[in-house]
Amino acid sequence: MSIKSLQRTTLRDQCLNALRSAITTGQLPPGHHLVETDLSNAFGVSRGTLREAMRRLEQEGLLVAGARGQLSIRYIDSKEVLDIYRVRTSLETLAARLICDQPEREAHIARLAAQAEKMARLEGNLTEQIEADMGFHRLLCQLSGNEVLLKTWATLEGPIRICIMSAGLERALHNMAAERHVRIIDAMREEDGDRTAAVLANHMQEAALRLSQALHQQADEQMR
Amino acid sequence: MSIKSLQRTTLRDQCLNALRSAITTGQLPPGHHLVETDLSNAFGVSRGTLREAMRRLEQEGLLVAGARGQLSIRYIDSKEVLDIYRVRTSLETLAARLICDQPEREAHIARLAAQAEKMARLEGNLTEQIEADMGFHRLLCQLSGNEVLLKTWATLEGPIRICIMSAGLERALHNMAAERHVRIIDAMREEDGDRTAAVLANHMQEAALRLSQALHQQADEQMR
DNA sequence: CTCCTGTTAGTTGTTGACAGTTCACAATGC
DNA sequence: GCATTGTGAACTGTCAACAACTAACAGGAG
Repeated sequence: MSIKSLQRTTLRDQCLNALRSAITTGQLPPGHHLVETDLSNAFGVSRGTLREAMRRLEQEGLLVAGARGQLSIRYIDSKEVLDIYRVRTSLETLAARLICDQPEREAHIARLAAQAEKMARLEGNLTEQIEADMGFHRLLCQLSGNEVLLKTWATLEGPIRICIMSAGLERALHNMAAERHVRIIDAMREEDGDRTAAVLANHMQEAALRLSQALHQQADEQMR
Repeated sequence: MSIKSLQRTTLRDQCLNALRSAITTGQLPPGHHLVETDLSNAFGVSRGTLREAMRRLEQEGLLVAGARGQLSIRYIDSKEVLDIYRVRTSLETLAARLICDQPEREAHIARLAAQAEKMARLEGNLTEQIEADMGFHRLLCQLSGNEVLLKTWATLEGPIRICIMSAGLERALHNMAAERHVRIIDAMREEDGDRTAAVLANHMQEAALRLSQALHQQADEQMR
């Protein structure tokens, strides 16, 4: 017998996920104006239900409220990318240090290595590769054993995905060569927290610069 | 003439603020069950309006959803306090470093010093002193110039306040002696990022341990 | 032509009501 | 007595409708 307690999913959560993925995949571009009535019709739910989902996305930093409460999709500029990545770096280096201090160190590093391999195997598939990259960094935070850290990192995930989308997937992909991640893992194996932090910080800064530059160029082109 | 554009405040935001302060001041204790219908009656607003405010508090980490979506006030245990403070330390040390790298360094440090003085003047007034302490640390993040950092720190503020409330104000107060903050400022003046980070981390860890211990004792007493 | 004023369509804020689910407790059959 | 089955109260999920506000446009007075 295999009668499992079946999952109950609220319409609110479905809206939330649908909207979130629509935004993070670029279906709905930054700056786009979201009209409650239109969206609720499109989803086939009431406005109240949709509103609760939108409030959440607002707090996640995917939406911003303009004048009179009108929500639109967040636009992230080159300065903010740098800000985001500084905070992100701080969190992930903490995670790496915490992992190094644990008794299950080896096992955790192995799991990270597995994820890095998976990334290498996906070479060529853009969206899946990005997914795997985010997965790697999320796993890093997860394995730290500090749930608050993971949750905090997650609040950055939305904006980061918008960055990647805005900058263009090809450009973002340069940051995700599996080889780069192997270097991080190697550093962790050496049990040297400071060096690991340095490698990770370096990795992050390069990524941030590349993304920031891409957004900057776009802004310039926009001007003309 | 002094006709200023008058502020428009939605009922949702009023609910939000009222509820948040009710929780962070301990009027509503951790574990307490929030019933939508009761609360909406108490505030004199409809459930829909209230729900949007509650969803937000949920994401801020002040409320948790139990079975069947029932929201109750978050209970924070001694382990989580340590987790929170590790992340908090990471963010605040980053802030301190960023401030030290800025050209307006001196001016910013002066503002921090002013806030620390204010704290010293409030000696004796429990709640205001806590407010001043939170203000000091928020200012630190603010002056970093990294808005993402500030916003991220803010997501920890709610849970931190619950900790302080749960552990008891007197106990928390030990962490807030103005003299301790002066030491941080002195380190910043020396323009030594690493030393500043160390002092700050030290300050945080002591605070975390004290709070964690208090919560731990309470849990023990509960058992009996 | 310009300025001002209704007027209307579009959008969010807010509400009250209905439906579905769960828990506690009484009633029933063995 | 004990397990099982109604039964009702308590809550949350969801919805449709109303109210308030805004911006844009059309039309008339000067």
